[in-house]
Amino acid sequence: MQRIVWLVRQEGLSPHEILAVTFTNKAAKEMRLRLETELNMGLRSMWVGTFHGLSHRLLRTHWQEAKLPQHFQILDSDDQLGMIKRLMKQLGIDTESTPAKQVQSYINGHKEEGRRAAHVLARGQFERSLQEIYQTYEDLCQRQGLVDFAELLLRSLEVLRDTPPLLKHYQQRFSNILVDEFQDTNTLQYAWLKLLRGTDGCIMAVGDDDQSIYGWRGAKIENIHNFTEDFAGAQLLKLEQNYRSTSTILKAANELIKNNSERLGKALWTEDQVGDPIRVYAAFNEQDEARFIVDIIAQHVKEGGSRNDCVVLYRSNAQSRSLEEAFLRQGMPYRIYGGHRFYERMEIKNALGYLKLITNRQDDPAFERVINTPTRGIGATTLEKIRAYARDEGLGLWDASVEMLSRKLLTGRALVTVKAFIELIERMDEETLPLALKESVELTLELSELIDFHSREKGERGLARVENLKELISAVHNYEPTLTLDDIDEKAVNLEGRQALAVFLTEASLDSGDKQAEEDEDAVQLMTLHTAKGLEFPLVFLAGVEEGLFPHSMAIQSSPGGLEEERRLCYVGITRAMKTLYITHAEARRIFGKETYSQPSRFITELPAELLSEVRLTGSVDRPMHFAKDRPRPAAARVGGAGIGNPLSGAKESAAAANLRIGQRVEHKKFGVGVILHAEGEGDRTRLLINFEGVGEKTLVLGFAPLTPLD
DNA sequence: TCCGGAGGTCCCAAA
DNA sequence: GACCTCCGGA
Repeated sequence: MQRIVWLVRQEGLSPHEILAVTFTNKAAKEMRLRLETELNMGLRSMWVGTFHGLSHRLLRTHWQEAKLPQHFQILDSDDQLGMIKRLMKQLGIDTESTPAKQVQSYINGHKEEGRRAAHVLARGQFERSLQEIYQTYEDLCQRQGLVDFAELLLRSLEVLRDTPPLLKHYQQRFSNILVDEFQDTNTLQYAWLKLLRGTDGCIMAVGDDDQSIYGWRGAKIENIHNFTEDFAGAQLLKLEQNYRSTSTILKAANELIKNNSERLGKALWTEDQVGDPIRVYAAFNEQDEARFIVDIIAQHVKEGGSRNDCVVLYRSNAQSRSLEEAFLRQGMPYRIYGGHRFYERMEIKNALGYLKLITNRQDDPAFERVINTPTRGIGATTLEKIRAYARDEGLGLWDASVEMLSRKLLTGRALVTVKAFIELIERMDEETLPLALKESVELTLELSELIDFHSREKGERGLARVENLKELISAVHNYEPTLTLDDIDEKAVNLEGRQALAVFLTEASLDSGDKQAEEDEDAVQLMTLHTAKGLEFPLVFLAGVEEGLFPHSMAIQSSPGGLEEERRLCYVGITRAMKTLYITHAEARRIFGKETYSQPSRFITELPAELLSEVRLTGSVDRPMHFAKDRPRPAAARVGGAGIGNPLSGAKESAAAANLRIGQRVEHKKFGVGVILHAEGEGDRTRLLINFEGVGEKTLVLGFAPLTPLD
């Protein structure tokens, strides 16, 4: 960032000569904005973006050299999976023994290593069948003008490699290349950088091996180690001073990451103050956790802080629900990132499906999606007939339908309905052709009758879908393509008519859709740890820091380096905090609809105890209920006046607690028979320490534990 | 062909 | 708990 400003100001470089690449849209957007402010100039045509975004730009400009149709579209992971499923069915491969998901990651894995189906060395029957699917998938995508995420990178690498004049042009143009989050580059991205940089370009990469958290999508830490060798003249700088966080936070992060064996090795330091200890809160369950967090933030705001200062980080998107509910209930504004992206929502994809089919009739996934949405009487049987014909004749679904109609291969109702569908799309195409982008989208939406269709859906859901469709319209109104006329490339991209539509659709697929909330509202941010990389906040909450969830059991099982990557993820989370860090974990949590109990994460144990301060609830001393025999406890630390004690529901409380006392024998559905040793808290939220026979001591929450008194 | 209920599966992270 | 898929009835 500073480097770019310096290059332009001091070295007199034109922004056109600089290529800056990052990993997330958010980071790219931010960089562009900050540069525009700092340099006080418009940088629309500067190449700042994600690897995927820049690759797309390259392919859109040089579609002919890349052997793509002009209006090629992007296949997102859902569409890709659907495509693989359909193709496997056609090949007669059963998806029970070979899950489509596995095939998907097989294909993406190879692409990320730069291998086409033809390059894969398949050993044995099983791998050969995978390779066959990969090959068929490649052919299908090519024929339909579809490009998946990995393909964007692979294809743009190939087009540069195989078109020397093009390569030379870009190598000369981009005399300076800057890469952020370099530790997350995969083989393909690394090769891409190497190719573009050529022999004498300048390249600067910023990265931190301790923050490598994308191993699962092919990122190679080795790229850092190879960097100085592969890029002659490059040097490695270690940045250890951190100007952001308190020394407590840095110390905790350092101690945590020391548990990893594979590191380049470094220790962060700061001149900042010691700051607050890290607060750890043991919640009863996820609702309690969420409410605790909201309460603390409310307190922070009451003391004059802003909500923008606060972020809640979690390991998996599923955790956002209970948090969201708590924020909603308290009426506290929040903004949530990631998860189900706007453009991945069903109703939006339906609408985009029509638009895709308008620009490209060969797009089978789009065809499949919209042919009977809204329902127009074209059922599974008819569709299967079309698929079979398409397969036999080697055609796309659209062409197959048209041919079947003219050859009178469809009869009765199918004939009428399919004909009507074909005519509908043709009509949309004709009528939108002379229109501007937003009018095209509006008209298509109207002709599709999607709004009507979704509003007939019952319940809240239909309403929400209609809202989203309306939001799509306003999104188009506010839309500005990142891809614009590029005065330096000989081939200027002409953003008119269909091309504008094609660009809108691809950029929608690449967009993370993180602009859902009003931008200027003071709101708490909610996001996954992965999304948070590169950001910083005064007040940070790490939620759900439990064994099994974080580190995630899947991550530990799936790969040998899994645990270390999880630890790096935790390191990333901790270092997001500038001043105050809260770590919360819940004793019980609903996962897949069933109550699950878990221990605090090992990552908490790995932090030096002297940096932590446990947050406990008060109240048990003041109002002992049926637990009067309780031995005196040391006074619990009180969190800065946060209003944790919500009123309890009286009725349920007395019913549940009435028959229980210390020393009481109880029976639990899962743990069997045990004796109550200790109790703490009030009402339903009373925490019971129970020693179960053969199981050991467990802390359970009265309101949630299915306990039956035995005597 | 469409709809609803039953039953199984699943999300660990992102472009 | 939400979603998909399969199945039987209208």
